[in-house]
Amino acid sequence: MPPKIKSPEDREKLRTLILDAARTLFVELGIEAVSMREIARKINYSATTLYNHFADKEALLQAVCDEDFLALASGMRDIMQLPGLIERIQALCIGYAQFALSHPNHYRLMFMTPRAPCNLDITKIQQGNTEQDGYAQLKLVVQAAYDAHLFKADITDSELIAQTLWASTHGVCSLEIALGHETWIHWTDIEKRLHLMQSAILRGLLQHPESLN
Amino acid sequence: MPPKIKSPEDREKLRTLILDAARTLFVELGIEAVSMREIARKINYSATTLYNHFADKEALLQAVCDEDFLALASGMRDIMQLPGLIERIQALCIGYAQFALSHPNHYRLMFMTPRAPCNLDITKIQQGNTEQDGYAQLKLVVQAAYDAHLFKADITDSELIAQTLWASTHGVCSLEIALGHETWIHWTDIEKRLHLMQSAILRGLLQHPESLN
DNA sequence: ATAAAAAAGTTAACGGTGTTAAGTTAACAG
DNA sequence: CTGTTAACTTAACACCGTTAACTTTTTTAT
Repeated sequence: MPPKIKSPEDREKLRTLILDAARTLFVELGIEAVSMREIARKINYSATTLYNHFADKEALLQAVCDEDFLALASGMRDIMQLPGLIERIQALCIGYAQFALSHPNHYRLMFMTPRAPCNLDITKIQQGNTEQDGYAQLKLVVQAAYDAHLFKADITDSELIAQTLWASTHGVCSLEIALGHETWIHWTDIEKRLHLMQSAILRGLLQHPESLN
Repeated sequence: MPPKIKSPEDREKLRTLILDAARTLFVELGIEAVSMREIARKINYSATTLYNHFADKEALLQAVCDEDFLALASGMRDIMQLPGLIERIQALCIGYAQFALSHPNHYRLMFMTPRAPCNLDITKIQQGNTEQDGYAQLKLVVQAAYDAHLFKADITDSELIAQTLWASTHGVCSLEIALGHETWIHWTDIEKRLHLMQSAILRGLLQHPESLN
């Protein structure tokens, strides 16, 4: 005895009910546990109902991730209030890493999985919008530091610098997520790996690395 | 009219026939195109035949990757013959990156996908064996450089250094594989990204970075 | 030589997946 | 009171990995 015409609020309520059920499975059991039928079972609806709210599984997962990535971007916006430029860069990397390691499944879906040429169509995050896009914020502060001649003189592309900083933190995090549980590698402490990566990369990029704390 | 008892050579022949079909699909169409049925169709056998040669899909893909990773390790063994320690480290990173970018699907399966605690049970590569394990070779040369006091004095863990070097190259490669086709990021040239990463990380780690070419 | 065993394949099936088509029921609009 | 439409369901399609049961051939043992 299902049908009951719903107010827009009710509709929104069901949407977030689906979203939350999907997130729970996603976070707890990993992406392989997220099936449309499983999500539906969890909230006592049929699987096809999910398709009234999301085009397909991809769109649903994207929506889950979008929500949490907005939280990341928001955290970064706070970090951008810090006084020092280098301080800001360091804090951005640390915040980014904390997010990655505490949301490994999200991170994997967003940054470790090749996707169809453009799922911009799907995501609702406005890329390049500083308010919503973490990379845009990194680019901003790197550009400021570049303009202040904080980087070595022979490095002449601030976008390249930003991407290198990103890749360095991403390297540590993604390796930890993918292989951190492998026992044949005698992993050192993840904190130490993050710290050495950050200090090394900044020492290698900055004109005056001795100014690092 | 199928059954024909086969000599061990014949059996081996079919095994590599399966392996090659799997590799072709894997490399060309990506991992999602590799289904047991699809592989079987390609070589005109039934899907169940594959299970006479491989325990399951995971084992088959692992076998495909193992073969190619032995080639990588072999290339690294050649690089280890280079005279200079730093030269060797640089060449290892470059060779590693070339492999990753020319075998993105292999790379993704091996280094970008979390796995059950230990698929050592599956892989036939002997981890830690310098002959077969690329990471072991990196560790070796890093240890040698460490013993020669080539790294900054405040860095006191050579395993940590090796893992940082690995993560730095992995960061550039995995980001390129996962997001290199995204258009909302204004990617700089991949060669430049690799080069800046390597020079920056070495400048940050080495005691005498000015000695870099 | 004949019977039993093993090998190398096959088809059919199980339980799962994402997704769509068609049907059902309830609320609203005229 | 009759459409229409929204919300939801069941049934189905075409796939998937994997296993069980079966067939046919070859080898081995008596």
